[in-house]
Amino acid sequence: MNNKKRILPAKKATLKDVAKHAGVSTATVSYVLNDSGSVGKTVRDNVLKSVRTLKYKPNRSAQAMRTGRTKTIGLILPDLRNPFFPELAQAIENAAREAGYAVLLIDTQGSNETEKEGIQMLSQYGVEGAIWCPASEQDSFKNFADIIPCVVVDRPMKNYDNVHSDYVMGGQMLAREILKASHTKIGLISGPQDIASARMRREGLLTELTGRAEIIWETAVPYAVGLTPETLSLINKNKVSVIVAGNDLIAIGAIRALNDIGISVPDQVSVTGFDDMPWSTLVSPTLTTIRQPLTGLGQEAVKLLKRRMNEPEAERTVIILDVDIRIRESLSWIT
Amino acid sequence: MNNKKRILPAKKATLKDVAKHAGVSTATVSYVLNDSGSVGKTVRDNVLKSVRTLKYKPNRSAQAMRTGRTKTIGLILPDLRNPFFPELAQAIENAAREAGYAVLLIDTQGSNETEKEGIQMLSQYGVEGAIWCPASEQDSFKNFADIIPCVVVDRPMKNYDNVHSDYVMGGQMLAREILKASHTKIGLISGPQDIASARMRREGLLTELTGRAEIIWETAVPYAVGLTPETLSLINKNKVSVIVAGNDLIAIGAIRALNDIGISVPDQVSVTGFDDMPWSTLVSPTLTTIRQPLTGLGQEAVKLLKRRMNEPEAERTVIILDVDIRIRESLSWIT
DNA sequence: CAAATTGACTTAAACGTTTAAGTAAGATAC
DNA sequence: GTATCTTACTTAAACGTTTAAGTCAATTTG
Repeated sequence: MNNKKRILPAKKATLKDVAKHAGVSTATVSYVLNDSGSVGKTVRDNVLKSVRTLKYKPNRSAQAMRTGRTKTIGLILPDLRNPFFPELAQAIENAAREAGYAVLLIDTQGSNETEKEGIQMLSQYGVEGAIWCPASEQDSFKNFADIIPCVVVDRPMKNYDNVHSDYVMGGQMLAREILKASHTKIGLISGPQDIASARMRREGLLTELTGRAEIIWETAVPYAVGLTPETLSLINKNKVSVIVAGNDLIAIGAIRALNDIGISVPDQVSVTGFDDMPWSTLVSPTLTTIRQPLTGLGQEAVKLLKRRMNEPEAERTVIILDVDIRIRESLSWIT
Repeated sequence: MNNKKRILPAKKATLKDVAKHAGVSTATVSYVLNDSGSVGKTVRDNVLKSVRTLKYKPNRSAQAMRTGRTKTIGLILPDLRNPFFPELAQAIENAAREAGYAVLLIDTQGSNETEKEGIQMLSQYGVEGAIWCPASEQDSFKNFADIIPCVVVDRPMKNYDNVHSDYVMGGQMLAREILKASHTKIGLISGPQDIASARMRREGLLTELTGRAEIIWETAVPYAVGLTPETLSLINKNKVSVIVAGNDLIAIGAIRALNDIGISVPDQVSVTGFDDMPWSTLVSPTLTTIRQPLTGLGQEAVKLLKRRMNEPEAERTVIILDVDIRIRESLSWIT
């Protein structure tokens, strides 16, 4: 059927071709293209015309070779399937492209081993910098930033430039909203306490809550829907009017557990989440939760990386962005 | 506080350095590294030792310049936030890396304009091939594949190598399951009928259903939770025992609409989705839906692209992968 | 035993840019 | 009117690889 002969990619025009076509030297063409050197108006126009008619596009590999600059950055993520990352990656790619950089993507699937390989790979491809969300909190690479300018996103990490959300603030905002809704008896299901961001969420909540409401019980679980048996039994005791969950997945788990024992959310017990995952408006009840400025994080990461690439010797910088609260059905007022 | 002086990235060892260190010519080193030419065992070992001690890694830009091969492919997606893409992107990146290729990511945010720019950009960076999920069905680029070897994923598209799911089969599987559950009165909310995959879903459903069950009403809506007024009024008529939705978002919309008028899902009316988005087990009721082999699609796309890059003149190939049905709560049996 | 082949290496050109250095002509200075 | 400075170019080297072609000794061949 479809045997229309494919046209082989015509080999691309080179600087030399343009020079010949315009009757000048390659240097002149280069000067025109880079606005350097000095070229007369007529010659410049001729060159530009030749560039257009030959559809000349500079060969990045050659430029990279000569200048040492690849106009490329790396992006290392643990797992794109985690709904946190797609929006971040999108923002980073867009901001980078805007700034004239292409993005080499590496998804490590959470493996520290792959992370190291990935970093090596990026270095070999000559990326000028990298944005990295480490798979775990300890620096699997001794100091990546010694090899390539690098900013770490989402996780606070020593010795690196950092961009992340204000998790403490998120905890505080939840606390305030909970108090405003007149809740006084609280159950707390934190995320893993060996993760800094989970600790900070908890810390923010507690500092704002102490003296004004009572933590009836507390537990910590992995970021997942399935809760631990202890947690379930705590939920079953049901002495609280609101359950604060470490993130949206945990919140869903809590809602399910409550429903399973015939307790309605939010009529009898409220639940709050954290992260505002894309589906948190799709579940029932919709989740009251904290929204991280994912796009902002990405943009700031790129900005910071550009700075770092320009001044490799600069002081370490940490950028912390404000979060938002999204008030939805799962948190109700006590009347 | 942290004013530990950053160590500037030591400039990398070059082939010449290795050659000098090993006391041979650069050609010999290159031959050793590429297993070409002929080199004696002792010399080879010496060279390898020098490579190790100098931590030499070949400079990809230079290799690219000399050989014309960048060992890089492009990945052009319309929108990473669409939950369909992260898993696909992950699979593609992993498979590509496995095959020795780095992946340049471009997220066009659905803009045809950006898509064109992106393709130009990839061509400039010298990618050896690209995997493309077009933002719209008409080829915004006349024929991308004339510029770069290219395979189109997810959407059937003429003149390109294709990899996508068997949407017809998905429709059929749903139909069979619905019949098995003894439903005979069906409401159909298709996705946009100008999209081939939506048409195919519908087609598969109908071919399998005709004569065995009745389509009481039918409508088509965009892939979103918010349904059109006509659709809502059709739902309100409630003459059906099951509503087949064009994808999971539409299914959620239908469930909400039903709940709003006091109809319980799946007790009174069943609902099916399509796509098995990551949250389809998180909603209540959990969705009966069709799972696309996202990882498989990515892997096949990379495989196919490798083939295409090796034989640019080969016939167009279309690969269609089987889908799975995920039977969950939202579809109930009529007893 | 001379001729031809093989094996192990080196030399040097090439890939497509950028850019320092050179050149020649015209303008400006004194 | 010569000397100096600009302007507008060109020449050629360099970036780090790969690879065709060359060299030379050791081995095989008839």
